[in-house]
Amino acid sequence: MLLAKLRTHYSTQVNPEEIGDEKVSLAGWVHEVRDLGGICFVVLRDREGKAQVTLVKKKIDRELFNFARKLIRESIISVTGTVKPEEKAPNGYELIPETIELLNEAESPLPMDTTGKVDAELDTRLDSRFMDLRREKTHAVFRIRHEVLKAVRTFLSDNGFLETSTPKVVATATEGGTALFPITYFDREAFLNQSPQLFKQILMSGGMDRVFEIGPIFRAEEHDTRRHLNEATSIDIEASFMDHFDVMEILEEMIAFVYSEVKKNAAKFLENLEIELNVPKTPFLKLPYSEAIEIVNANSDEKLVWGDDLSTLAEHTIGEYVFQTTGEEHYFIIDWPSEIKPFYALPYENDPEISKSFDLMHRTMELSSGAQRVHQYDLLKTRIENQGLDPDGFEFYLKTFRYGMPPHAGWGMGCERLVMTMLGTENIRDVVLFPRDRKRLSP
RNA sequence: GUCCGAAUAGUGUAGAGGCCUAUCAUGGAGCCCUGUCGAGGCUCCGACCCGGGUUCGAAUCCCGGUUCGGGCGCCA
Repeated sequence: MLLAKLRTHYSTQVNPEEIGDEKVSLAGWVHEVRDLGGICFVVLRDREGKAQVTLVKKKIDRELFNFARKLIRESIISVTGTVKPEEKAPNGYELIPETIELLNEAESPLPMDTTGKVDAELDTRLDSRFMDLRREKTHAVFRIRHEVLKAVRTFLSDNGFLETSTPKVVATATEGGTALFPITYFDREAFLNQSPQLFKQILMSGGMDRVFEIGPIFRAEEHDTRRHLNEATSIDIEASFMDHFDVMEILEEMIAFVYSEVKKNAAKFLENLEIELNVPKTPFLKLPYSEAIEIVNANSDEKLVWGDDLSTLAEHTIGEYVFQTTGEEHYFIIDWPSEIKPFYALPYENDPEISKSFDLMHRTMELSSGAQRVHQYDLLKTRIENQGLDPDGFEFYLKTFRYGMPPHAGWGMGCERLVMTMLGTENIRDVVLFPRDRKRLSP
């Protein structure tokens, strides 16, 4: 790894036996200063961990000793010195400093505690997210998120998917259902995209065959829950010559792969969060919509009729039922009524009341939805009209269905929800660096 | 949007009309201390969201506002 002059090693890279008498430089934050009188410990924290800098009054320059014991917490320092094995110190060594350079002093008092001694509320933490990120538990969440995205990229790339980027500034709504953020695009009205749906389908006509995208989506819904964001990260795929069962298999195998990769590569961070991760077993249960509403009617006070969408309570009822009967947290609900799915979901030819669509559910919430898509121009145009949308606004999309559009299928999944359900996080904002919700626009 | 709840030092909290000159922890300032690792000991510092009202008396009760949290809705 490339490191610079101010820092020759991360705190976790120092092995006293290998280093010998060689000088090392560590750089980071003053995590704590423990002044015992004749001996003083400065705990330096960097991204990877902590290191103990030990100063014995009698053995060290008096000026350096007094300087060290007066360091203000969370200031930035670079320490150069020699390494001594010490079982009691973090990572099995302590650093005997020759120089301590104060690169930037922190103000005091701090806006919140970084050591884990005193809790802070989520709102306080988000107001000072930079400082919250210095806490071990918060850092762990984003290291795991990194592993999740890395595993997604690896899995999809290895299965022939090409990573793409599509516009976030668009002229038309994707599905009509959700509210959009309007913006000014020079002298025209435009919107922030709610989903890459139309563009990834266009890429199927373009012969890209299998694509994925990991990118932001924007929804202007004024929702106020622990599981919604107005700016979220969507993991989307689209694949030609596949049906909904094919892409469900990709999805379930990907989830299992992501879990096992996180378990393998982020063990330390799972431990920080006190999480024992269970890799879900594949294939996942595929529960037809019609059976799902029967489960709701039999196991709760809610009475649903065929054609109703599932309420939050209904999702919980089904999630608990599936978990109690199978022991698994992930399952699909398949064969949804065509009417409550978007225009691009393909109805069954022999039973057009239901569509080749699915939702991937976690015990606690919906994670993903997908379908085999309508690839026939006439049917697609009719379905757009039937949903009260104007086909003229979709011409850039519809056009691609007239000149050789293969049958295709795909899904989109909320990245935050994947991380959230994996970690059992109570609030989705916990797994976003700088969440955008109904109330928060800064930082 | 709607219903419920909350707001006390930098942070997290105790508090049920007079016990509040407001508790505890953490933190900050200072002193003591040579093996700490959530170090320990002593001293000090620092707060009742805003505006009205009830009352002899309000952190506490009432009304309005603001902000935050949660359920539902909308949505993924």
